[in-house]
Amino acid sequence: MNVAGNHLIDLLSHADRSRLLALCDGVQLRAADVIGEPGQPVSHVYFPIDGFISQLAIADEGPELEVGMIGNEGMLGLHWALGVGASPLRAVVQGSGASWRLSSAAFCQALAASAALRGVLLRYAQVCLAQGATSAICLRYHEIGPRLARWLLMTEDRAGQATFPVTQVFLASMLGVRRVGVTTAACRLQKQGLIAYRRGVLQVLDRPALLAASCSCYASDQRSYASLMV
Amino acid sequence: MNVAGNHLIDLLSHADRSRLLALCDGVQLRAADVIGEPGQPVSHVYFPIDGFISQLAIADEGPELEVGMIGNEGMLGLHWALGVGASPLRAVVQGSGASWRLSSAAFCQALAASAALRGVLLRYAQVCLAQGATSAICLRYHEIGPRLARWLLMTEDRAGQATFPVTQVFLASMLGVRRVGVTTAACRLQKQGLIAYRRGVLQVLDRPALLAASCSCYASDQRSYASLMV
DNA sequence: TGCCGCCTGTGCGTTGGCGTACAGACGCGG
DNA sequence: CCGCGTCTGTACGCCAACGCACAGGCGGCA
Repeated sequence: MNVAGNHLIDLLSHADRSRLLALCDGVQLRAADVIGEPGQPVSHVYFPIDGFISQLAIADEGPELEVGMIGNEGMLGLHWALGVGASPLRAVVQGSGASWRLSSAAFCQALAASAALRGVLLRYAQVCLAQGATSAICLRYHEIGPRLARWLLMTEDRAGQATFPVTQVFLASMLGVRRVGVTTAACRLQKQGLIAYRRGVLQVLDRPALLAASCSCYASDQRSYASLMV
Repeated sequence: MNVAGNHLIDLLSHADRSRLLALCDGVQLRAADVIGEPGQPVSHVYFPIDGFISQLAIADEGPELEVGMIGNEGMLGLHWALGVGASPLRAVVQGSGASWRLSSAAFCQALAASAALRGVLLRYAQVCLAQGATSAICLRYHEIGPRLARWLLMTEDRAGQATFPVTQVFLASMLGVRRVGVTTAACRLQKQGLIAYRRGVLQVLDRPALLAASCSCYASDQRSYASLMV
């Protein structure tokens, strides 16, 4: 088992990694599955490989807002590493694919056994904090177009492919805007040849241009991850 | 030393608390002092008592936005507890007052020595993550009036008194809005008799009504803190 | 083949907040 | 007691995004 496919796990030494993976099951995430509800204790933690997960905050029992995306660069269930049994966020599978999974009990056991694992995950917690701050800036100051571009880049990274299923309603709820706002922004990107889409399938055509069209938050997130996660 | 005046420290057992306080200096925070710049390694961590601190995210070298407020319920320098030497945020003293302070080296030593301290601070990290999500919702969905009310309540809590110095320009930069927007919202609150202010000094007159005027985020933050920090 | 549901595009009127600019008012320091 | 800097209030035009509503089109399913 030379690499696990999840970057957090792959940061561990061979020995630590083997011990952790021995506790893991390989599971398949299916898009739209809800694998965590706010405040409810979760039974498993996930280290995605192919699949990826959205973390959503819920406003006054009404609209949702994506506050985190978890692919093979992260994990779901970090709160256990902080000694807490539940998260205030909803977790929804956004891209189908493989993931490592282990029970929270096994995870806590692994944490207790490996200082390296604790170290990696605490640094990851700092990354999440930093990304929270970035998101705040983005929500407050950036317009829909650049935010959409950023979201597409983040999704492409985690999906590992330039084509992925996504509808405008869905995008709207992730970004916390009207569907019509997404339509307008997406139309523009399509006209400029940066993306192409039809009926729930979107394709990134010109990634460099999309990067230029995105707000600085994408690069900012990349930098903070790169600097903290070795 | 029965109580330290900082809630995080006071959650520790008598022995742990004494050992930590032995490493601390009591210092005086002075309003408007900048005690941390993004990315720059910080030499000390702070556990405020009377004083309190704003954490600001910076957008594209331009406008700022408050993403955290640290009073006697929290600490500045949490990133050290996550094994990281710097934070992406600017830290500015917002309310003058006393604070415990210790060098990062001493802090790391204390962390290594006390599992209880680690436990408390990791739970506090989870609180910060949760508050980040709350802030996101607030920024996206809530209007200036309720956000201002929330901010005033949070400040009153940390200042420990109903009257505190604050100007509208300052408020504007904290909330990430125009000064004029603050004027409008503040006028309304004043006319309703919830607050009174003149030339840089603001007073909360009717806290219950202010609570009713604030967005749900205030209560939400309170709840998450209360549930995690015992 | 025809229906129906979902996805996308467009067109209203409305609005909260923006950027800018200026005038009054308070209060500190000389 | 005067002057100036700072803080507060108000006004104007503007725009991104909102809420709502409807039309067209693709595609699965019977």
